[in-house]
Amino acid sequence: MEAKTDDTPKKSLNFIEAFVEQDLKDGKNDGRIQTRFPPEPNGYLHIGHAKAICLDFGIARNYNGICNLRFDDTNPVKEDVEYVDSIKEDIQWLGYKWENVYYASDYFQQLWDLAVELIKQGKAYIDEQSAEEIAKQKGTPTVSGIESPYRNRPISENLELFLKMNSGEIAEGAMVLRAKIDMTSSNMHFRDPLLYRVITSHPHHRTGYTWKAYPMYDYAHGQSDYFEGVTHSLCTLEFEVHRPLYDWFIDQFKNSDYRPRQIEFNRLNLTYTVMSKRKMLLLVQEALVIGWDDPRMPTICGLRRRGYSPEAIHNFIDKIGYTKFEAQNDIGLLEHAVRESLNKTATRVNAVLNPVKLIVTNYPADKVEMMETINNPEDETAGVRTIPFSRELYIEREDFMEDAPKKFFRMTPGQEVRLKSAYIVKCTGCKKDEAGEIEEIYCEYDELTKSGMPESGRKVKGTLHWVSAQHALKAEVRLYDRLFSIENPSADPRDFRELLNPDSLKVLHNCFVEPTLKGAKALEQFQFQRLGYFNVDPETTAEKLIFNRTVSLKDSWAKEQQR
RNA sequence: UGUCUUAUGGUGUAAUGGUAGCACUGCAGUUUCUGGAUCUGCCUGUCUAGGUUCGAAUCCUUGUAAGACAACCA
Repeated sequence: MEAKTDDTPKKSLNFIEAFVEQDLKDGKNDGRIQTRFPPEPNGYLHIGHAKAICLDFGIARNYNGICNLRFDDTNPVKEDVEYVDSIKEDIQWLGYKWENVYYASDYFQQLWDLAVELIKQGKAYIDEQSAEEIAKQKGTPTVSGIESPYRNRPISENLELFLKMNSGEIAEGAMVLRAKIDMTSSNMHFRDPLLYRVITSHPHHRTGYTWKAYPMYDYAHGQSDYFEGVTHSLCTLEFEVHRPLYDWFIDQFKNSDYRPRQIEFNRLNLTYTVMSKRKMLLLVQEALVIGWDDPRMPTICGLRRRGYSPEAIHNFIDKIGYTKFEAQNDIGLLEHAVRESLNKTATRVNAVLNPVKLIVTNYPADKVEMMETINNPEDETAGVRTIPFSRELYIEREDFMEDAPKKFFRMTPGQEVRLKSAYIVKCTGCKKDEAGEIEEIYCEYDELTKSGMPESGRKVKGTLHWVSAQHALKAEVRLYDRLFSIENPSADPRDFRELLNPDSLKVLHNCFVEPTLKGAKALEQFQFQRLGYFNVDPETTAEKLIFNRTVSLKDSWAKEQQR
């Protein structure tokens, strides 16, 4: 009988980890595990990439392997160094270190040599038809294609033309190199796929104008894996149909027992947002958002600016898992993950977003008391600080009601509430302007109920946050909501730009925060007591404090009100 | 009228032929100097029809539904 030495239940493996363990058990590739994260440097990384990053780097870490960063830079028309730098920054921010940085462009010569080999074996040919003609001959998924008239060109001619494709003698678009496989295959990718095309109009971000013939994805990606020694090439579901071709190329060139294995998993879809680079680019280009790092964007830099922690993103990705089912993940789960993370780490501070003056009428006008308050009740090591209390305060307008329903536990005439970390006060009335708008609220404090004193234990239903009017700092606060107003914008027949949530950003200019926030640093995270998690926007200056709302606190009163 | 893939509560995900569990959401309560957090309980599920088996979410067949594939993109 097998003795179980470990009584902690084994965490169930996802199907990819199960494959990896089986491959290890079977002794494949000498027990080596190597993955890669292969972004194209043509845009910023988003949370969907984070899912892939966590898998690629996570598998390598868990199984004693390595993970490289490889830029799949085979299309100079779209790619730029700007993106290379941001991609590196985002991966590091997520907490991962790559073993090496590689570029598909590092392999242009090797790829070229192998293509020449393929031509010599009669397995590739130069086609000089137009893109339209080639597309027409490809057939459709249900109708097989027909062969190109150039398909049986002599090898020597193919070789000669291939050289010309790269020398500048052949105009962009005039010729391509195609593999000679099977125009009748039920898999479209086998119908003589394109291997190389000519691009002369754009310099490559690393090789300039050195190359004019550029390899295409199916050929370059798989062979790059092979050159590097990748054992598990993890990608999203849409590449499933490409796998037979991936394997076909490996079969053409492999010369040992080693072979990389492509495994596909489900991409990340989030409700109320879009995850397509193309759509994100349009939002940026048409100034529908401020930029790639707009806090409403699902980009890594957007989430970072919004106040998300790397931990929150990891927690979220752990929760959604990896399967082969095309799922729609509730953005509420992401929001839960960030609350869970920030709850443990964010310092609690007082900020009043929609201020109204509260005057403690029996408190001396010239008196100021420094009140001690806890930085984070979830973290004993976070310590305490002091905040000033005085006769004139600001509280939230929503925390006062003249005629309040029974379940309203806040400021209303005749009712006692606690001012957090200060005194219990009783509301005595308010002053309104001609329009009926509340101008000032009045209350009286009970000296014996100062926080920490025995009388402060008295039961009151509500606790309010506040700031001292003369000490508070003015701040701008940006409130964000979901970028789109409908759950699945991608499934909607309308143009996605018509589906944007018009209220996704609300800027409040007249907010007050407690004085300890003076000098707060960019991206620093706080909990504005009773309101939500906020961080310091990088646009903050010495003169102007700007905060972003990461996510609100759960609000059961708001729910109650909706009934 | 093709190929490949998928289907477990509202959402996501486990159970690897042996008691359908977890998280989020929702609801009810507990507790609280945050209507937060905590803690407790509850609601809700194996796409259909057959078959194999002592036993099927799991294996097989069929049907249904959904997704991917027809870029000189990756």
